[in-house]
Parts: sequence; structure tokens; C-alpha cells
Amino acid sequence: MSITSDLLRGSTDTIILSVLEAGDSYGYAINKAVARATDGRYEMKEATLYTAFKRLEESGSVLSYWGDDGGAGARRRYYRITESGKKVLAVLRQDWEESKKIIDTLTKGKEDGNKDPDLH
Amino acid sequence: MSITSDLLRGSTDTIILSVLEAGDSYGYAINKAVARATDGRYEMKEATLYTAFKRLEESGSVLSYWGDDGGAGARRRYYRITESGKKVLAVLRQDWEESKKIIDTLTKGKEDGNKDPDLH
DNA sequence: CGATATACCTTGACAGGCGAGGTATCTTGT
DNA sequence: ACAAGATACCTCGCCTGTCAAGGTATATCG
Repeated sequence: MSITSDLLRGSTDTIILSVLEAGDSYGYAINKAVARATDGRYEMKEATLYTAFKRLEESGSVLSYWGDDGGAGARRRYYRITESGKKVLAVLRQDWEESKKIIDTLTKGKEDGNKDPDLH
Repeated sequence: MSITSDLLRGSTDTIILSVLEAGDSYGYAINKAVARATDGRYEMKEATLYTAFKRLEESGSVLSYWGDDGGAGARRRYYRITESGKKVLAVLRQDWEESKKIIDTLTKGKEDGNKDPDLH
């Protein structure tokens, strides 16, 4: 695994839904938006993206439609977040905040008494 | 998957190494320490723990030895973090800080102009 | 002497990430 | 006119980490 891939795992859906919350978008654009927002430090892989779209659509968090507007390049499949998806997003954000605290707590060190739980 | 399992994924090694940084310990105790430190909000599964130990030992981040001290219960296999492991831990902590920033950035929303990257 | 806590370990299934490969459209340079 | 490159989508199959389930052994306590 690469440096961040496993840490970012589990945030893929949250990221996508967050982008869609601001307005309908499509795969290629989201990919670029993510890369731009992180100054290229993180880039979602296409396979990961499309797998996530499928997952999100099947679970009813997003819906998709073909955009026939004349952009530069091929036809685009746009995604829109559903009401259900907005609720899911809220929960995912809460989960993230919670997880952050947990990991920070467990990762700072300074634990004592690991050796003998009997003493506690 | 449970709520946090996918978000915690990728932090397992960091957590274990952080505990060991404070002193040698063993599986069962680490498990309890983690549960205690998070007030039971998070509990590592045993299978996950022992898989991680194996991984960490094979990569040289920890070493193990049988403790024959008379604790309550069966014999314990203690783990000690190596010098190499300490370096790995430092990197993992940095990665975590970096990932936190990335996810926070991508998750806050407020992105605009998703629709047409051409405009940027 | 059986229940419970301590303590370790393995197997197999599952899910998400992603490398690799494929298809089609549109623009631009020569 | 045509090749190259950007835009844009999608699938297959492997890899890795998680974890439910199951197993073993020892010590303590009622």
C-alpha cells in the first residue's frame, strides 16, 4: 500500500459526497478537483472512484444522469447527491470526527502501565 | 464493516507501536489498554491484533519473547519495539497528520465550480 | 470441579483500493 | 488530413487488512 491509501480508505465515500453536496459533478472533474484541493498531494485512482460511484448509487446515496452538454471531451455521467445521501454524509462526518479523536488518543503515546493490567 | 473499522484501518500499526513505545506489552493487555483508553468506544479485534503483530515482527518493527512471569492466566508473549520500529512510528505519525489535513480539507465541503473545470 | 478470566493462535470469507487494460470523443499542431 | 494528447468512462483481477468463528491452554474462585 502507498503511504496514505489505507488511511484514506473509508473516507472515499465521504469525500465524494462532500464534493457532490456543493453541486452535481462527474468522475473526471471530481478527480481533478480533489487533486487541485490537495495541491496534488492526494489523487484518487480512477478504479477507486468508479467503484465508489457504483457503491453509492446502489445504496441510494447518489443518482446519475448523462449530461449532453458540449464540454471538451467525451460524454459525461453526472452524479447528484440524494436526500438520503445527505443524511449518510452527516453520519460519515460524525464518524470521522469521532475516529480522529480515537486515533489521536491512541497514537500520542504516554500510556503507562501496559505491562501489568492487574495493577489497575 | 462497522462504523469505524474502515476509518481505523491503517492506524492499527500506529496504535500498537505507540503503546509499545511506552514499554513492552502483550496482546491481551494492549487490547484492554485500547478499550480502556477509549472508554470502550473502540476495541481491536483479536484476529486483527495478532495479524498486525505478525506483520510488524516480519518487517522488523517489533520483536517478541515469552514472558514466564507469574501473571494471572496463561503464558504471555511480550513485544518490544525496535529502533527501526521507532523510526517507522515517527513516519506513521507524520502520515496520519498529513492524512488528517487532507481528509479535513476534502470533507468540509464549500467546493465550488465542480461543474466545469474549464472555467478555472 | 465447573465456570470464568486470562492468554494465544489460525482459517476462511469479505470488502475496498488499484494496476492494467480497454473504449470513445474532442481539440490542437503540423 | 492525421497523429497526438486531453477529456471521459468502464471492467477485470489481484492484493491487503479486517474480523467472525473456532480452537487450545492455564490460573482462580466459588
